[in-house]
Amino acid sequence: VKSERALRIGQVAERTGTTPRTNRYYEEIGLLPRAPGREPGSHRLYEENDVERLRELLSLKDLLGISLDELRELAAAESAREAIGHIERQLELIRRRRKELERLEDELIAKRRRARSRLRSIH
Amino acid sequence: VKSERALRIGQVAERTGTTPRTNRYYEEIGLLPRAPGREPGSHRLYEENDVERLRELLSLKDLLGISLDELRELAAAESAREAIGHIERQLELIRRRRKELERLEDELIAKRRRARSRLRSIH
DNA sequence: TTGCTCCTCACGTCACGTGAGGTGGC
DNA sequence: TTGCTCCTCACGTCACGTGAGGTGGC
Repeated sequence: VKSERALRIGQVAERTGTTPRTNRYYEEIGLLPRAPGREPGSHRLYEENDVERLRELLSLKDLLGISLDELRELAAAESAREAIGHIERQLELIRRRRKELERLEDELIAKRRRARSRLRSIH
Repeated sequence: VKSERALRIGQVAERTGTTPRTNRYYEEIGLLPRAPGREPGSHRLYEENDVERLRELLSLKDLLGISLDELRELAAAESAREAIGHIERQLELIRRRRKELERLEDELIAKRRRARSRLRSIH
């Protein structure tokens, strides 16, 4: 018994900024679940649920820069109820990353200031 | 006439968190310059200058998530005196990225709060 | 029936990793 | 001379991209 709001792979890709191929690849390596009753050759069907889950996975991947293997382990562990500890670890990674970005932003601002004063000193 | 403080490729890798292979690959694709007078088969020599430059490239690559091709264009354009405009664009990318991280951090904090209150409601 | 998206191979690509076999400097 | 790091091929790998050829649903 499928939900009414079934999405096709291209719609999922559009909603998550990926491609159908990426979705299939994630299924191949076991990062996304394969629907149990699906006939070989028939269309994959998804729900809003799956879109949400994929979005979370993608943002962890992109923002933390971890491999799909590490991502799979992390997702598996999370569902295994070690949630809080893992959230703490994720938070720490994110905060470290954010500090790097802030440092980079400061450097760029200083660079821009120098570039501008160089320009002014020319006229 | 080389500078006194010459570094070998392994030392550069250590200082930048890469590997010798990565350095050679960046030279292959033209992201790092190849020393002009170097005999084929002889050791590559670097200076602190090169370490600094590589660090900047790596932090742009990792934090912004751009390809080595885009990175090369960006670096080339920068040296071509369009500096300020490009710095603005980099700043914008960084700020967008930082906002994503902040949103993710907020989500995780909310998630942790929910997980904790679930735990408390159990006893 | 016509487009459109979907399907499954299967080979290509990007950014390196990893030996194989050999040479150079403290 | 002995280790260590370096060198150049060249093939392997990860995370997909890109056709080739064919089938399914509004």
